[in-house]
This record gives sequence, C-alpha cells and structure tokens, in this order.
Amino acid sequence: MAEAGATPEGTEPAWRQRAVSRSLDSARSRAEKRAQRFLDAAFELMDEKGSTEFTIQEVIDRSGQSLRGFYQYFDGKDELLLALFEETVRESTDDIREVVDAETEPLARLHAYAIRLHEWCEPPDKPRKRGAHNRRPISEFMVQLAVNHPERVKGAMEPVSFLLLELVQDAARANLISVPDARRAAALVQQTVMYSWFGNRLIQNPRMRLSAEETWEFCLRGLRST
Amino acid sequence: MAEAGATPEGTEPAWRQRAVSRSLDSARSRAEKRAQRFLDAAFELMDEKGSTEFTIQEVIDRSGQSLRGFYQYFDGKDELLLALFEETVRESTDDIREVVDAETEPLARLHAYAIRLHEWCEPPDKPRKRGAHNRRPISEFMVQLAVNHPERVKGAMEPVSFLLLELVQDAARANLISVPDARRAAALVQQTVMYSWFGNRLIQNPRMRLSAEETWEFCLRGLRST
DNA sequence: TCGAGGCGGCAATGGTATTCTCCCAATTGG
DNA sequence: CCAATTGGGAGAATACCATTGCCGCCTCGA
Repeated sequence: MAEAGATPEGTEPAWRQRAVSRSLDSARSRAEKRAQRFLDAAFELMDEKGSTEFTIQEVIDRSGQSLRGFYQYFDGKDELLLALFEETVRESTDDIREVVDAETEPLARLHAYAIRLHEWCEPPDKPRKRGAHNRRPISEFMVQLAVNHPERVKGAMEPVSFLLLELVQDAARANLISVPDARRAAALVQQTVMYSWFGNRLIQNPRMRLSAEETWEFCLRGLRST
Repeated sequence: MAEAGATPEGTEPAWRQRAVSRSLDSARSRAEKRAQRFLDAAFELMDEKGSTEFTIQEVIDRSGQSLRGFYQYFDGKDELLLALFEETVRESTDDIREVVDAETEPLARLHAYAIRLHEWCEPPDKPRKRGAHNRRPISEFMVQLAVNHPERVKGAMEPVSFLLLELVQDAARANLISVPDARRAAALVQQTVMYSWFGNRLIQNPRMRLSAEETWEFCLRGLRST
C-alpha cells in the first residue's frame, strides 16, 4: 500500500494541464514557465500579505508580465487561486506522506496523518521548510472555494483524501478499527480534523482551542466500531 | 436547566441594539421598524436568489427606503448580513430548543440537538415553517464571516452554543458520558456536526453524504469516556 | 412661524476584475 | 531576404458594486 507518488489520476498537476492546453503544444515548456512565473508571484504576495487579497495588477507587476498574458493563462482570479491551492495540496501531500511513512503500525500511521493534517493549516511559528508556503491564507480561501466550486476543491484534495482512505482501509483490514464503509469513515475523519482547525478560529482563548491530539482521540473513538 | 429564553447576555438582539443606538432614543420604535424593513427585504432577496449576493441597491428598492437611510442603520453590507445571521440563529435556537425539550432523557436531548443542528443548514424540501428562511445562503456566508469576523460569528452563535453546553453538562452529570471538560466537548460536537454538513457539499454522490444520524453516532462514541 | 435635523434622491468616488484596442517585434514560410 | 502572421506588452476602457457626498424638502418642536 501507499506507493511513492500514488496520485489517483496521473501525476500531472491539474492546473498545469489547463494552463498549458491553452497554448500550442510545441510552445509547451515556454508556456509552463510563464504560468509558473504568475504562480510564483502570487505565492510571494500571499506569503507577504498573509491573505489572498492581492490584486491581479500586483501579480502582473511582480511577475513582470502583462495583464493580457495573465488572462491568456488563467480564466480569472479564481483559477489562479485554485492553481495555488492545488500546488499547496500537492506540497502537503508529500509532507504528510513522509510523516506517515515513518510509521509502520496502521493506527500509528493514521495518527500521524491526523496530526499532520490538523497542523497543515496552522501558520508554523517554526521556520517553514524551504520552498513551503504559508498555508493559512490558502486554507482560509479554501472554504470560500468550497462554497463556490465544490467539485474543484474536491478534485484538488483528491491526493490527501486518497491517502487517508488507504490508511483507513489498512487499519480496518488489521481489525484495529471497525468501520462498515471505509469511504464514509475517511470522509468523517477528514472533515472533523480539518474543520476542527477552522473552528478554532472562533475560540479566542488559546487554552480552549482544540489541539490536534484531542481531535484525533475524538476521531479514534469514533472509528472504534462504527 | 434549560430555562425558557435563557440567552447568556440579555435577550435583546444585538443588531437591534446597534441599529437603534444610532438613532435618538425617542424615535426608537420608528427606527426599529425601518431597520426591520431592510432586514425583511434582504431576507426576501436572499430567499429568492438563494445567495447573499444581492446588491445594496436591490435592498433599497425592495424595501422602498433610501440608500442614505440604509447607511444610517448599518455600517455596511457586512453589518446587514451579520444582522440576518443573528436573526437566523435566533430563529433556529428556538426551533432546536423546542425539539430538545420534547425529550427528557439527557442523551435523547443531545441526540435531538445534534440532528436538528445538522439539518439546520439544509434547504428543507419540505415547506418551511411560516416565517422561517432559507438558511443555506446564510450558512454559506457564515464561513466567510468566520474568516473575517470570527468574534462576531462566535457572538451570534452564542445562543446555540450555550444550549449545547447545558445539554452536555446535563449528560455528564448523569454519568451518561464522561468528558473532562464540558466546554471543549461541546465545541467538538458543535464543530463536527456543523462542518459535517458543510463538508457534504464536497461529495457529489448523494448516497455517500454523511447523514445527521451518522454524524451523531460518531460524536456519541467520541463523548463516551474522553 | 422659524429653524434644524431627518431623510429621499442621486450624482460622485474608489477599488477591482475583466475586456478591448493598438502596436511592436520576433518568427516563419516563400 | 522580405512580408505576413501572430504572440504578447502597455494600458485605456468597461462593468460592477459599495460607500460617500451634496442638495434640498419636509416635518416637528419651540
């Protein structure tokens, strides 16, 4: 189980395909570079401002490209943000998989997954791994995205969801948890963990916040004999 | 426990206070009426369009009042939406409390709460109770609100949260669940239930959606011996 | 009756996304 | 090597909205 880069549907980033297919096939690599420049600029702005409220104009200026070009590669701002989101998920999937693969016991793997996913959105005070981005703004934007383009978000989350499904199935096979339907169980866990982070923003007093561990314990009990 | 209208901080709607305090005290009732007309118009538009993306202008036209007046009562569109949100929560609290009070057994009361809260956001195919509004757009907007004004959302949710806390405490006192900290447990339940609804929008296949009952069972197991 | 504040009507401003238009410069085919 | 085609830069023009400002009426209290 859990082979190296086992993304469900091929491994090519979805945004890349979309952006590139708009250009001629011969110019593919140049097109990718240009699209990438937009993405890089957007990531920078996002990291600096700590929010997704940069303007297209800023992205243009920063990337040293033209407005025209931007709309040639992206259908609009939402598409750009979706692309950022997809990139971030990809990054995170690798990160989570790494942590998970450090464990061998099925429950320990699930545990590692839950903790890491919960921390996924948090702004790490500790210096970020080189090249990793501040995920907070993206996570926040994700909920808006989930309202307006649920299918897209689901699609982008696929890698993370898929990994979790595997872990749940493994644990179930080992009789460590008893779930009648692995998919539903996985969905429940993913939701609980992710929105537990989101819900924390409604709680001022930091001591009242729900930690990753607490959330995990709650999930674990939920999984024992569904 | 669970006295009739036991809102934590007085029972006067918060938006009403805000809107009214902007006017002279003598003209209070007239001011309330005017503010209410704006709210009514906004509710209508929201119900019709199924979203909060109506324009201020539409609210003005529909309510037969002036732009000027609008900004006299509300600091901006966000305040209006917050007011709608608060009203809706109030409505729902009454509704939930009613269902809960039909039960006497602590766990049954908790169960009733969870189910009702989960359904809270769903667009009821069944004709709505007269005067009740389509809560979907509000619920959707709530997540945006939670990003931008977490404290306000928390404040508005207070009545619902408070009710849940009581129920959890009652159940704990009766030794039906064992939670070290009722507040945290309540928060966890509320989050799980509410976001379980929200998460469902990421699942196309209706048969894979998480039902209110499933979510409740998950919570219940989570509460048994924390 | 007079004056001031409440309020309707509406034009003006400001911030953004998105589209349009013009033009240059490089590539390419003859 | 030249001219046609086209990718792409600059940025003006549009389209929306929210929000503010300004003018003048009209009412209500003194």
